[in-house]
Amino acid sequence: MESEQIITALEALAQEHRLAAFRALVKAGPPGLTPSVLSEKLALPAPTLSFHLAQLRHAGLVNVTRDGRSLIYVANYDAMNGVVAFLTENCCADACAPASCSVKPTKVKEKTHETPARARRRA
Amino acid sequence: MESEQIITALEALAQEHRLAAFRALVKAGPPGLTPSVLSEKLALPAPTLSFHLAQLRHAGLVNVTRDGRSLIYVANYDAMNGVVAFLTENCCADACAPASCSVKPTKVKEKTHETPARARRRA
DNA sequence: ACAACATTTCCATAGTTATGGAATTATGGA
DNA sequence: TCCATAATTCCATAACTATGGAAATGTTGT
Repeated sequence: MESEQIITALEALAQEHRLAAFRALVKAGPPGLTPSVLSEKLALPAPTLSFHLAQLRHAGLVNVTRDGRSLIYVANYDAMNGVVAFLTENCCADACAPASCSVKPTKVKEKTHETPARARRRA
Repeated sequence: MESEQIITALEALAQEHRLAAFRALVKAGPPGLTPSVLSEKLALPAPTLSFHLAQLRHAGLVNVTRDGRSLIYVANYDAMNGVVAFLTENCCADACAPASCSVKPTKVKEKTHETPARARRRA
């Protein structure tokens, strides 16, 4: 996944109402939700919600289909997992093994940062 | 983790230079990196970098210590994992089991969305 | 004390984002 | 066709964010 796409996705999620909408869709699963349902759930005026859903759509985080007069928004789990994968990339590799990390380290170095200034202070 | 903190973290990561800086720090591991090194790596003027590092700091995504004249920025892996956990929360539960999902579903419903309009169309 | 270095803060400017009422488009039922 | 419903687009406004030169702050070695 390109880092430009990742930024678009992060921008989309970095907003109160969009994060709430996305989470509601993740929770709703494959059946998805309509804008009117979301509008009520999140207490947002239709145009405002529409604006935010468009951002999530452009970021590829949600997909839309029509069902009669209603549109149905569904979370795109693959996109979400792409973002998560990008953020955890290079984490928990040789250099890093925090307790909370869910990915297993391949090897842990016990190396401490030793700068000239620190060495001098030690001496 | 509070959703307000999550939004602050996502805002911090949703910017080209900050995402690049954060990833460089994740890759660098516990030894961390100084602003001057980052400034060169990312080709950013010092004040601009400083501005972005401050945002990452306020978002709790990085920690700083001083070593002589230099500051040392280190990625906060716990914070990053908190963001990841928040995003994947409620995912891959009963209602959802995408192929790409890394978390095992507890149970998979084979339920399709059946709206009035769809039912009518089918009939 | 002073010079040199590392980094930050200050600040004006340019650009971007969020908001919601009014108008518009699309769909389905009578 | 005409009406009601679902959702979007339009648009002006207010608020926020990024940028980088100049100045200020803190730190070390002489």
